[in-house]
Amino acid sequence: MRDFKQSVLAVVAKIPKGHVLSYKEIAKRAGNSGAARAVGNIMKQNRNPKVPCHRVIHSDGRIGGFNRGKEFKAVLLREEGVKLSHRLKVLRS
DNA sequence: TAGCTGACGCAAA
DNA sequence: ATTTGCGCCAGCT
Repeated sequence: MRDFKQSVLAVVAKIPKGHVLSYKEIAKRAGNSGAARAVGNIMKQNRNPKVPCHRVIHSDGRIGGFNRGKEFKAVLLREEGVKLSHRLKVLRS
């Protein structure tokens, strides 16, 4: 539970700039490969600046959602080097 | 304590 | 290629 959340936060915090991880990948790293949904929930709840939740996207490479508005997230990613050409599958490692 | 929600993912139509 | 439906898990109320 909380441990999982902690792991997720840690993993997300470890995401290097210019990289994006899918919720599923994060869940996998956190210890629960099938908790992608839960991860999303956690992110939504998360408010920690240390956790670049904007680097978390769908496994499809699309942007998921964001507390602050997906637009902001998209811009952020673009600024970091992740080119979201509208519907581009970036998903890097 | 139990139930609802959801920033997901994948399969099928 | 898209759209629709179902499944799954943890967190929150």
